[in-house]
Amino acid sequence: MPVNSFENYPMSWKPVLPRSSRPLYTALAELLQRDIASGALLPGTKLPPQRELADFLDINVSTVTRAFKICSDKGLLSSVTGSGTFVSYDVNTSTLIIPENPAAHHIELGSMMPETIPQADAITILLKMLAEEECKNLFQYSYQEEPRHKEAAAHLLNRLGLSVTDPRGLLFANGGQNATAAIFAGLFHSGDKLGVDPLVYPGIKGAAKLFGIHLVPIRQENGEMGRSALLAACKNDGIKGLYIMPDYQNPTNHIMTLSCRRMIAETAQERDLLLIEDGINSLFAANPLPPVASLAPEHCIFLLSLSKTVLPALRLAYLQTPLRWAAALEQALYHINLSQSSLLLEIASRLTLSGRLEHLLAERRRGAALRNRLADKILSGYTLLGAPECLSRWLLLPEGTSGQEFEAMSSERGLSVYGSHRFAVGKEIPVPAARIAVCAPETTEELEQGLHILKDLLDSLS
Amino acid sequence: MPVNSFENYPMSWKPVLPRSSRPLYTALAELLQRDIASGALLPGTKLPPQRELADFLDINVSTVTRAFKICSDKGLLSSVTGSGTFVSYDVNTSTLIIPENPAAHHIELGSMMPETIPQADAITILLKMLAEEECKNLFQYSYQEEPRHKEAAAHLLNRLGLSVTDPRGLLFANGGQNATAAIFAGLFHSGDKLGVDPLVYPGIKGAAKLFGIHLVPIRQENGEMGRSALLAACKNDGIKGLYIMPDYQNPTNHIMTLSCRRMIAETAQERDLLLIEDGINSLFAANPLPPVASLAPEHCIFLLSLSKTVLPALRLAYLQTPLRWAAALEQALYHINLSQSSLLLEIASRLTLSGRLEHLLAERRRGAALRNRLADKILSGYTLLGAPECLSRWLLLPEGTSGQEFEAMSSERGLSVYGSHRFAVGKEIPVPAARIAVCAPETTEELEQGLHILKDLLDSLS
DNA sequence: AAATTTGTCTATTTACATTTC
DNA sequence: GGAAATGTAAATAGACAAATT
Repeated sequence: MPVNSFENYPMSWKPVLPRSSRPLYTALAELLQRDIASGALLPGTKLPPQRELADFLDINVSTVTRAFKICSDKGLLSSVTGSGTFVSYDVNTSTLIIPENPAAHHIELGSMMPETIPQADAITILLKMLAEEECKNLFQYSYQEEPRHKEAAAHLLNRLGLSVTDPRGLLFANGGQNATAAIFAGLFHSGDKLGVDPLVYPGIKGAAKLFGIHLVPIRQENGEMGRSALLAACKNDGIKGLYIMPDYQNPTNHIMTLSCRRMIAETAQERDLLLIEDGINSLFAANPLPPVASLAPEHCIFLLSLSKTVLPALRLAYLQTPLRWAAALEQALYHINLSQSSLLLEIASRLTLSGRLEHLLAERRRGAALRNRLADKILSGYTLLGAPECLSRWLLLPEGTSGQEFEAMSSERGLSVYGSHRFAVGKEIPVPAARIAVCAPETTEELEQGLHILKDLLDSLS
Repeated sequence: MPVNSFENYPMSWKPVLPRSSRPLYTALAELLQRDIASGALLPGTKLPPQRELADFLDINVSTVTRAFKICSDKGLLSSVTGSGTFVSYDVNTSTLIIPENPAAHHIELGSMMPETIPQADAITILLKMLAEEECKNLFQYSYQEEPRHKEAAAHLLNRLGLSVTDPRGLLFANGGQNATAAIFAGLFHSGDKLGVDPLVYPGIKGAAKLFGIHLVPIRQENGEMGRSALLAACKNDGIKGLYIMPDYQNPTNHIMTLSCRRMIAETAQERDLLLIEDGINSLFAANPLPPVASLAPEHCIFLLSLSKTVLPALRLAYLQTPLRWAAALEQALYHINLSQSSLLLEIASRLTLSGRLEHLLAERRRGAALRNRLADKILSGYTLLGAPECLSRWLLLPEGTSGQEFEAMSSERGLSVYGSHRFAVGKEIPVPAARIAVCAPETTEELEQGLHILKDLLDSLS
């Protein structure tokens, strides 16, 4: 029996365990899950200490721990030894980032789509391929890895400042998300911890949840990961690695400084971290800083997706991994995908090796610059982070309006944008901000229209 | 201290725990893993009972259980309450089924490739697409699911005897392996059990291992799953579902009888099982039997991959799922793939809706029939299971030669085939047999050459 | 058919590490 | 800076269930 009566001590959660034959820990976990889903427990709520709950329910602490662990693994809770257990901030936020139904006639400024236009080169190449005699294997399996494809991959990676030393470290995935999923499946275990920026691409949050990986936000100094916070995460949370996007971080568009890149590379070597460097935007940079993978090549897997910078339909990402992880990663990719499409691989390789990819990139940069000039002009006076070559901008909101509220208000006005809550990790309340995908609308007219709606909305808030 | 001295009682495994600060259970698990990898513990070996080991090591039984569980999850062990723990039969067999390096000049009769030729229709369609005005979205993201693609999927599923009642139950994956991975990631948890035939497609074994799912072989009656064995697996192993391939099962090519289909459908409904029906070969059947999914539509996810029957490079599989699993499955697919390639989706839909797919199928059937006639003729006198429309045949070997040995002997003679050990699940020694992929060689001449080598080898064995 | 063997699961004990105050 | 609060992980005890003999 519980020793004390708790009626005088307010507890944030007083579950009533059903008298059932079910195991205590599953019953408790389900209660917790239900109460979070129903809204009875709001994001940020501090749960009672495990010992107090155990006492209240007259069960053992470890039984509570076990129930909490189940919910933690699902991303519902985040706990810190010494401070307590909290309901995660982003539990009820979808990580599916898909454009609104076009029938709704929303102006799409949410989803990270590149401009639709620049694809003439791809079509030319495809036509040429189909006219060739040897095209008979274009629709066959792509098992026999033609060295040409690895050459193309190496070429692009070199262009970004990586040195490809061994082709066995080069692998293919069906896009960046697919590459991340394979890394999680093949190199991580459920329950492993991965350090990330406090605001990250929602796809990572979703993939981490799917594979039971805990994201640990690393506190920032000057807008990027801080050394002391990173060391603390290694020591206290036992993070296995880091996910980083040094070039044009999604969603803030921050370009990581060289000193921070060096710091991360050194820390990874000291603490034997597994770095996942997402170079999805790196091809946009005219003069990119050295990737972290070049500073810590034995500790970093570099992802180069062609979806955002080249063509989404290629569904292709190149991976470069240190050899010690190559076998496990190759297996995971094989068991998730079996193979790549020979047709798409071939288009990508020809685009790269023919040099037409550079023209396409230049076109993308031109298009983005035009759109970003529009955004800067129309929203002048507001803080719009990001460079002219970015697919999206990060709009800081006037105090008093959360990202979530702003997203809702925009939606009422026929505009899709994504509030900062969608990118937030852990229990912290995110800064009020929203991501504006300037390249997503089909036409610049539509973009202009959307930006004016945004401006009016912002004006009305301040 | 241990009560007895064990020196007089032979134990199959006498590990020596290192004096380390590491947790006991991890240390023990690693020892076990090393001894299996090194060959000190051979497949099939029965390990000492957990209590005996615990006593010997002077630790608790549960600590041994925990160590064993780690290895079990990796597929190294299989244990049965009451009988003991055994080293799995297939631990050291790769589940990567990839053709030999072509430089080795092997004749490829191992990998399940369809014939290379029939793709003229696809090229015609692709050329037409590229000539159209509206082709501007072909290289863009495919988020806006054009209803046309779901129409095409529904058309093919209907053709196989399924009734598509709700388009929300229709989903897309990057091929059959990718669909399976998404089902495992989204609907299963690590440690869940899945019933399968005693011999299965190695891709399933690999994916199951990747996601920590235990495969439970269901004993057969008359060459297919038996009711009593299935019930036993439900009751004793607590299997969550079944993976089945009723049409031309890989590798045995067995076509499941209608009564067995009914039995599985009924059992799934009684025991609330999650059925995964792989229809990868179903389009080959001229008059297919009703799929299990049509008999138990609320309990069955049907997979229709286009890789083997249509074109491998399309990397496309259609999934039909009961609505209760649709959301979780869609999320898993999203977080693993983000999206499909619009280009490939479009080719597939046009092939289907234009009716050209039927021509292509007919061509595949013709080609397969020709190759299978060759095989039947050259290997007459030997048991070669499978129908004329199959991509591969299942060769029963003379007694005394295991599949593994036969695979090695073939390889010495410049021939790739896959022995039955690659398909075996659990601790049973597989029947001596090998899979002969008659459609894999580029030319029929090469096939003929390969078959003659096989015949000579077989003759020399009997 | 009953007793025994054997694996599995839940809940607990205990030690420990970090944060907070 | 030390004590208290708080979460975590390992090892254990004991009940249970299936298979064997």
